[in-house]
Amino acid sequence: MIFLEQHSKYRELLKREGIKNTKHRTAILEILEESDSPKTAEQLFISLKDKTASIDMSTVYRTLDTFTSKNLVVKSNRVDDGKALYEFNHHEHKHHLLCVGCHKLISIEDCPIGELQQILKRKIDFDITGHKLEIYGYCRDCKNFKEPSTDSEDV
Amino acid sequence: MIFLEQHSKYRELLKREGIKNTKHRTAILEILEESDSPKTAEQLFISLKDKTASIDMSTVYRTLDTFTSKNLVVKSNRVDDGKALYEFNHHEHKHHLLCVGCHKLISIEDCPIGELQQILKRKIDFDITGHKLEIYGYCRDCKNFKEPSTDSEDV
DNA sequence: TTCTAATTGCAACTGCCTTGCATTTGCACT
DNA sequence: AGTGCAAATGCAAGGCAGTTGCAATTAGAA
Repeated sequence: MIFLEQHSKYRELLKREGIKNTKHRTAILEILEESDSPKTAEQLFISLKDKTASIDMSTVYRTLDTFTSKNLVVKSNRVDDGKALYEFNHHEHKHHLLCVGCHKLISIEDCPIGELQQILKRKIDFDITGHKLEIYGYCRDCKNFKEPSTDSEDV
Repeated sequence: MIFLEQHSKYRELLKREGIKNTKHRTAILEILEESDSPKTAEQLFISLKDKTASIDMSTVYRTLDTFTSKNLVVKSNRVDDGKALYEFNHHEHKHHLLCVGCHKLISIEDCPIGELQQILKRKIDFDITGHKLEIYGYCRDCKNFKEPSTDSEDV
């Protein structure tokens, strides 16, 4: 029974953090872990309506806040409208490519910050503890449809 | 008269974009250009009250929207609360170091994206048009006071 | 100076998110 | 299994950043 295994996995996760196991919480963890891209609270709300009986938006927000403070979930803000985004914390270091054409989000492991870190340390005595890198552009499917390039400045 | 020179400079900027020259607009451009870090609409609103007679928040937002669409201003979102930030577009490529201790913002010209661009192009056929890189850590003044390092993960 | 479209102030409103409170529920301990 | 209590939830109201409709004002071209 895959479902049972899955749920006992989330149950352990919650127990480890010292918070109670509820159907809403496992449902939210499940949706987020299965999702390959960050979700807004409302997208989660809609998915949850299908999965569990019903849930209130305040519960969604409170649960996501709890998960974020426990580092089970990573919170960020969407670039265009500033809306909050939540994704399962896989504890791996990765960045996203955002396609400007179709808004697809592609995960990559490449990270060029390592070398920069040494340079900054030496040049201006700054100790890096974390960073955020977002890359915009056109994916393979969209690059052929983009308008005649204006000025590929700022790259 | 430095002030006159300054204002005629903004006047030209606005004329070039085909939008009218008003005291609010020059005031906003002036504040943003003189500021070394991005500002929220409300911070601007407060600065503006000192400078010009009075201004409405809706005017602030509308002006900033106009400037953003004309690329005179760059809009982003604050990391912690998602609030909108606006900064003068100096049309130079730079990134910021944000000190986690004192919240100082340090500008750097180092940018490690150039090399990454070739890699991504070759590996997954993705054309970069832009990117955003934020780096967090401790500046020289704060590094001595940071708490005994827990786990310098995610760097 | 005159005319017109752009800009502004005001007030009401939207949407995301939060909070207070009464009710329910998970779960540790018998 | 039953009990007790803190944690979690639903509901409704509220807070706050940002938006919008509209009438009054103003920049700037003719």
